[in-house]
Amino acid sequence: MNKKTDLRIIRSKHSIKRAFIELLNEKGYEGITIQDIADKAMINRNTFYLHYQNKPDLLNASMDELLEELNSTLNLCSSSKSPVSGSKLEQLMQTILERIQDSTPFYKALLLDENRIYGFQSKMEEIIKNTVEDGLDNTPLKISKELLLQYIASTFMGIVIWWVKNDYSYTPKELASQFGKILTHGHLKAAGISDD
Amino acid sequence: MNKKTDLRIIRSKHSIKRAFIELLNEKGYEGITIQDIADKAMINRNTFYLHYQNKPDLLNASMDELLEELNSTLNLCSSSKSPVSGSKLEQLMQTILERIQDSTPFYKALLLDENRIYGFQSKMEEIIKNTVEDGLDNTPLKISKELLLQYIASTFMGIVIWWVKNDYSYTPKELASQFGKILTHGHLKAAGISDD
DNA sequence: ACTCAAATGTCGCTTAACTAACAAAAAAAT
DNA sequence: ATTTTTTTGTTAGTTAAGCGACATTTGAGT
Repeated sequence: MNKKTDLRIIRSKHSIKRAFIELLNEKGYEGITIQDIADKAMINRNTFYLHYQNKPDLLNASMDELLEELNSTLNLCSSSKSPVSGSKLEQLMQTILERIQDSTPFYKALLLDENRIYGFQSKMEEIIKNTVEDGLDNTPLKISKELLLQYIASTFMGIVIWWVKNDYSYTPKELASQFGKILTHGHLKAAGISDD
Repeated sequence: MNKKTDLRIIRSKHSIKRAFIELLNEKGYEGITIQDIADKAMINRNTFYLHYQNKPDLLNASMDELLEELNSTLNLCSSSKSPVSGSKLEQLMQTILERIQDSTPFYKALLLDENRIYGFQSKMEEIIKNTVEDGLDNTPLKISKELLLQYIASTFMGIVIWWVKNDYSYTPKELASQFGKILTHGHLKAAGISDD
């Protein structure tokens, strides 16, 4: 639709986001100043305000964009109308890990340690819950759906964070496979979901 | 002096050069179109013409800039007023190799194979000759100075090109050391220059 | 509590870079 | 050889981004 956005706008926004992510990894959100961003992005400080209201605005915009990418990737991948199962969740996990790997510096900055304050984690959890729920539609459950969703989402986040923190010690495929084994041998049966 | 060049100008020129070098490695000089450069640099084609007259102009400007950097580096390093000697030339070689390594993609594009047509090689030779000649001032020679300079420059270029072509098979220090050995055991004595 | 320095937002004014469209030159295709 | 397509330079008008300067706000240091 907006096929013809001015090149300068695209460039400026790109540079700002790139600079922002780099700075996040270098000095953490709080320590970043608008001038820092401007310097690293090679733009004038004023230009920043042409595109974002302030630092939190940039942070939110960046997070939302990143999560939107994740979300649409997940929607594509889980569009197959098969019911939820262990292998389905394993596939989901793999997709998420791959997506993260493609945007490493950003996830690293937002997921690790003290950075979790900014609500990124819970937004990401929400996405996972929704994705799983969509594939869960009319499956009869033996336990509370909300509880199950929360449980699954927590598991996902725990593994993801551990993985990022440990500098991708496994490939997405390997890790997802291990995750799948835990799932099928663990609580899934208890919930009445077939493990394949 | 020009402390305050407009940020946009700096950015544009940088992007153009970066894009140009990448394209040189991707498809070679002849195959590059101005639009290619504009696309990769994320600028409008018109902007290119605000900074360079045409493709050859950009090529020359880039080469001159690169060689100027090399030249000033060499002037700094060979400023020590010691007479020419094997170890001196070895040091010179090492400096050149290190300089090249810092600007790998550009040298790679300009020095290898068919690209040599553009006169980059001979310009670089010239710089080497001048540098060596400066350190040669009033040393009495037993053979023609011009011949000696041409010989040395050719040796340098031969080694450099071989090194770039073979993807930096040695470290600059190692290669320079081997070069030094060839020098001192070879033609230097014949020219009446002490080998230390 | 007070001071000074640094960072934030916002404002005109100027300029580089944008879009779009053009004719001429070069390459490719028929 | 001749049409078609691509690439080249160039122009005119518009817009994003530059610069400098300003009043506030915020934070550290004393």
